[in-house]
Amino acid sequence: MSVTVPKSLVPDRERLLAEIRGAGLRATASRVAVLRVLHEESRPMSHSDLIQALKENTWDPSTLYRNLTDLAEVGLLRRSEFGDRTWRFEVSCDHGHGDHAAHFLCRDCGEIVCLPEVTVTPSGDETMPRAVLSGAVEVQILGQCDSCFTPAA
Amino acid sequence: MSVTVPKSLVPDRERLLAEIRGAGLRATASRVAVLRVLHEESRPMSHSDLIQALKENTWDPSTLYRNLTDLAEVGLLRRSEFGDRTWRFEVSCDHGHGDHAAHFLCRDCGEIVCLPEVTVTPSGDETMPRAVLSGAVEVQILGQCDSCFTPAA
DNA sequence: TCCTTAATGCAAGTCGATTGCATTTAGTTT
DNA sequence: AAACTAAATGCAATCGACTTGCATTAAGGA
Repeated sequence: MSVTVPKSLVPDRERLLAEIRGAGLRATASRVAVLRVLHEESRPMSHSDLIQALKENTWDPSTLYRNLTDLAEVGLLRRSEFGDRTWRFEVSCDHGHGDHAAHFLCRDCGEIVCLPEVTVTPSGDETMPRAVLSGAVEVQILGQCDSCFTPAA
Repeated sequence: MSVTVPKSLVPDRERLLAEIRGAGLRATASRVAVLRVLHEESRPMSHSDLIQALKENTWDPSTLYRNLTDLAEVGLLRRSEFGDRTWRFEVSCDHGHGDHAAHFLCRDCGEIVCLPEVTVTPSGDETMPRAVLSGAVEVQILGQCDSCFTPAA
């Protein structure tokens, strides 16, 4: 039982170049490769994930790191931290949740699941930051994933 | 416009000793001090926050680290990470939210606000981890706090 | 008071992230 | 197409939060 990931959704080289240049950055080889991998994988990836995925090439780790932070800075990537002191990056427009990202993080195994959509309803109203009320936020939900859940262990 | 924090809510020395011993740990001077500070401050504090708060004393940084992790391990403290790759600790029973902690984190200034209560409503139902559905989770909401919000900057 | 074991102090080490700077290159400009 | 200039890279060093090993100290029961 496997799911076929539609590779066709990954932008071709020209599209990637346009994305990067459109954001005001020079379309270097490593940046294109980084962006392509993140489009292909479609999941939050760490710096070392990237190095692993691109180990064929000889780019310096710090270069890949700067590629990630640069692409995140111009909005092409989303940069998040999920409780293991490691930045993860993913293509911003994935998952359909634009500025409204939601992830579930398993405290035990560290698995990260992209949640389709969640509605956060504050009850204490006035003290709530404006951003929460307007929904311009990122939501992280931490708990135990189903795999790690053992009833009456 | 300032809020007076009722210091009387901070347990006295005897109570702190009992808390620590009741959890199965030896009530050393540094542990008592750490727990007292966290009771007084009543907000998530990092290791360096603690060092700062206790700089009068001469405890080794690693000792304070171990104090924090030990107290968290036995459940007296909650240990969380808020997107800046730094563990923060706070007294578990504070804020009234037991296992149902909710915090708002400002992406710009790093301020952490304890939210009174939020309800997370998932829309995509089946794919949702059980923990989310049952509410046995910790919620972190990341965005821009009111102070950092500048309309049409 | 003694004694066992947990806890501390000190130093070294880990690991992801970050920076300084000389060199290279992408994308102009001539 | 050659020249140019700011941006990007490679390399090495650094930072900061966290962790660990081990000899020494001290908490709390016998």
